[in-house]
Amino acid sequence: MHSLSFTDPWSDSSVCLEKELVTAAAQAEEWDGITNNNNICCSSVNLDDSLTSLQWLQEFSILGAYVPQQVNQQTHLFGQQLSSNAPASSLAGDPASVGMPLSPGKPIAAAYSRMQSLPGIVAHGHCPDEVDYKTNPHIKPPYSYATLICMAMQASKKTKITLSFIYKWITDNFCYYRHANPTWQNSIRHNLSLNKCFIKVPRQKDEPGKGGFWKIDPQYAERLLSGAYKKRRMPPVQINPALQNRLRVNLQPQPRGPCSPIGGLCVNPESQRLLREFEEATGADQNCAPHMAEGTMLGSWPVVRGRDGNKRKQSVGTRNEASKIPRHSSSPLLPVDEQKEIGPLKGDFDWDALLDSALSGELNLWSEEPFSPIMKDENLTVRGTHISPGEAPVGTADIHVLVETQRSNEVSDFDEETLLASAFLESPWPEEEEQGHNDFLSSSTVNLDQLFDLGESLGGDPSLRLDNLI
DNA sequence: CCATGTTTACTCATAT
DNA sequence: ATATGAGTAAACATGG
Repeated sequence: MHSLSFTDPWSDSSVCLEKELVTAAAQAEEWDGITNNNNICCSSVNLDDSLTSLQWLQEFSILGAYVPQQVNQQTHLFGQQLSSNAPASSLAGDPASVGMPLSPGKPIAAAYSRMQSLPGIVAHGHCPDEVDYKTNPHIKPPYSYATLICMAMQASKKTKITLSFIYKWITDNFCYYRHANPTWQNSIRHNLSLNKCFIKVPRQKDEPGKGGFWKIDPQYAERLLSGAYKKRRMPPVQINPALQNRLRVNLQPQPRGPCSPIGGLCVNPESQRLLREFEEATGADQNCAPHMAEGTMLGSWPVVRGRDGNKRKQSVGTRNEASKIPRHSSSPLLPVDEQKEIGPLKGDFDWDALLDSALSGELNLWSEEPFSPIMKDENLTVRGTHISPGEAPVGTADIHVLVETQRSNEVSDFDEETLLASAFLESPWPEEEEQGHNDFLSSSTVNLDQLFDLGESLGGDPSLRLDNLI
């Protein structure tokens, strides 16, 4: 069986969770209480940009997600079981409770090390690193909420999911949110309501449960690939304030008790552990070649800008709400019956199957159906990646990558999300498939072989080689 | 009561 | 400088 390693954010917390998500998806089918609902509201006509941000999808990056680690080592892609180290339970490896250093061989995400400064902890240098967002509670995943929502939708393999599923998926797959102030859920709801690309699908009368379902407006999904959306800014890396404080507190000189010096400080073992944990998370303890920081897309992230540092108000989260944060796989976010049905999100992304499909040519970026004129008739250039669907044989994806000869800002901004969008869209949504590919998301699949070619094209750039990160 | 959903207001970062 | 996007906070309504 094959496996693949990626530098993409998806890779750690999500990509490596493929199986988990697939499982969850299958379970979500029943869990959502969805039978074969008519997807109402699926033909939003208004394509007004305002309040519609699918830039995240455009910026999804398969560059990070799919580019093979090395051209000459493509076969290695299939020889490494990167997800083998992934915790069986997303919470099992929760370093917020138990120190959990990153495993060198496990799937990891590109750490967009725009780290907030932690005086006394991380003096300087936020080298691009690798962060396992699934287990790293310190660093906020560099995804917009819209992205997270879509990830959840993708993971569910369904076109519509419930809010509680979104909550659960995020908390299960992004450790940060398990410990973060739960107000992020408010932001999720806010995003769902405000963002036009998300469509609310009311429950059927005979459908039990609370709240409706949410889906992506396929028109926006199309549009995002047309490059119509502007680049969104990426949030600065945010460290879980609670854990950050924990670090600070623990790094106070210990008047007595066992201690050992770290950087002139006398800290207790717990502090040392936390420090190591933090450094592992941030890469502060790793040698980071300057070229990595400058030349790679990982290093293109803006440097620390402690946005949280000048917060205007005291977070509501200082209240007892933090205690509501689910810390068990049995999520309180879900009604008991729903939890029972969905079960824990376990395992990893089934890249094996995905790659098998790719190798067998099952996966196509573009449907054979003339669903998307954009994809059929236009050359798509997504921030340096030029895709010419017209050149693609029918039923196959033919992705032509204009090899980057210079790393302009645009290129450096060519973050993972851009191409991951394709990856995201790649996975068919069974429900829609059965319905005749009437949904863009379901009709968009990608031939991974071609993606490997893409990686080959980029093979000349060491910074883009995943093997550097393995 | 609580989860869900809507809306408004605001700040900040980035693009133009 | 301005527009836009993203995130945050909060108030409020609704329904199970």
